[in-house]
Amino acid sequence: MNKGDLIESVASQLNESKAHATKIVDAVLEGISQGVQRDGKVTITGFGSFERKERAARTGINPATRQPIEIKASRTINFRPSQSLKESLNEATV
Amino acid sequence: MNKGDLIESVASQLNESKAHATKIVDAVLEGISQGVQRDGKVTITGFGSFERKERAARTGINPATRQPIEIKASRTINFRPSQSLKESLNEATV
DNA sequence: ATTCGATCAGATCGCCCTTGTTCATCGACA
DNA sequence: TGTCGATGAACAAGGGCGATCTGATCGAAT
Repeated sequence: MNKGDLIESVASQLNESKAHATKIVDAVLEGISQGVQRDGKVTITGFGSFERKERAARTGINPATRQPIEIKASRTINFRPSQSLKESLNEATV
Repeated sequence: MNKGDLIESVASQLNESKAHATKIVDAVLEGISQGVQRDGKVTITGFGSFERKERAARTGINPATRQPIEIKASRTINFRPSQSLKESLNEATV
């Protein structure tokens, strides 16, 4: 499923045009993105929580050359689905 | 940041009422959730991708009793931020 | 058409994951 | 807006899984 399908789904749910749904999806994603950037964590009850995680530097391996390399610290986004979402996953397609 | 703040952000971006923004956020999250459940993966260009991951069974420990327990296989959702989102993270709050 | 993401390789280290309770906070409803 | 119910976070400890690195290429998506 890609962005277009998500937009179609949203458009169908809200009974809106795809053009507007595009803006909607973009706004929501933008809001989440800004929230993570500013607050460091976005908790959405019943869905899950996005959290900015600082990844410490460590020693890794370059798969191409198989040489040990030092991976410097970076930051990523960790998403943890809420209990409800996990249950939905386990119920569906079991 | 919680759901209410996200709704406010969306309402501000779209210049909509908070009531409608609530429906909007709910619809987008519902769309993503359904997409993950049905397709197993939701890729949103410029934002990231949600992927349903099967977690294998393994041996864990009950922190309360410190006894080894068998954790049965389950499934969770893995979110990988896109390159653009990572760059936004590194630029902000550095 | 161009850009963006996924893929794959091997290996190391990180950190997630469990249980169960309490508590505070958040959301929803009236 | 106020209240009530629901939901998430925290904590503890340890083991094993999986995430992640490069980077070029291919395919898909916009």
